[in-house]
Amino acid sequence: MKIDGIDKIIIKMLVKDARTPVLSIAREVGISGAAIHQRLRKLEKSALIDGYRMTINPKSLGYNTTAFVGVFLDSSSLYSSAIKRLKEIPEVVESHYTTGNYAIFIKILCKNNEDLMHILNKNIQNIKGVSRTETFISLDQQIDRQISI
Amino acid sequence: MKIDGIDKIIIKMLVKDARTPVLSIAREVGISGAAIHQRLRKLEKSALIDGYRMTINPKSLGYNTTAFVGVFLDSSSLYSSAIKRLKEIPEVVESHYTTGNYAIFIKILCKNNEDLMHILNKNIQNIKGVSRTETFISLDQQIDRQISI
DNA sequence: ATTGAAACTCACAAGGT
DNA sequence: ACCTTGTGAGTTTCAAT
Repeated sequence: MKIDGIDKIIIKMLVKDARTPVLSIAREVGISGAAIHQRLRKLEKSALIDGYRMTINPKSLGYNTTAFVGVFLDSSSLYSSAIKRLKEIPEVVESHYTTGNYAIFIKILCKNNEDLMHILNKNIQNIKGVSRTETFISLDQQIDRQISI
Repeated sequence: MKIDGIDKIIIKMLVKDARTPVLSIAREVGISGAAIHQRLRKLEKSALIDGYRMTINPKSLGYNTTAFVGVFLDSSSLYSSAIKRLKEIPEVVESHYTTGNYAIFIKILCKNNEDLMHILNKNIQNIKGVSRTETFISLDQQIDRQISI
């Protein structure tokens, strides 16, 4: 899969705004909309494009607290059952099986510290095999981006 | 800002595919395209919708390794200069100022372990004020989603 | 808040180089 | 393999309800 300058413009414009019309891109590049359309189909088939998503602003829903939680498991054999339970907690937006001290490392979005405490104590600590957790609260996020092309 | 069932369908369809035509949504809910269009404009103005983004598949570019790195800073006064340097490293896709042991907590996407080592040793450890780092490599990601509406 | 119609813009299949 | 044309489909505005 080789990507030329035109493809890069297509990708750059759609990463910024996924609803940009193909013809706007066409005008920018200087070729027809159909040509852009064809290139886009090829990029989509090539698996380079994962999809187009609307992103919701969590703050507008009152979700003002981001936290990372390292989860200790009694036994790694409990991993898949723990994941199943974590999927049922909507505030858990990412989960990773990581090297290092923790068995599972998760990212949580919640409304405030009280809400976070509730999720930790009632939802996560109750999961079978979870012995202990360590929490890092994000006070400020300065970088949030995709890998560059 | 109040959100009814129709808004939820609009949001749900666009979260899944941001390029879904307004008329497809209109057919799904059974009202006119103009009505959907008007609701969408209102949702966009309300800040609930953050934007529409194309997502790139990092694996298709050879980025197969995700890691979290806790960064220790000599002094918290070096925070903003360190962030400035971190922004120059394209592999750093997230940065947080966190409570707990670390001053800065970052997420890195890189091609392989050798690449990761290079970024840690040459790029991050070289930043003024960075004394030490702790790295967690993600071996498996099971959850990756947005906050639900 | 929703509609239908008008004017405009776009997407995509078919065909040309 | 890459491009343009043509046309059916989609978007957007607006007066009316």
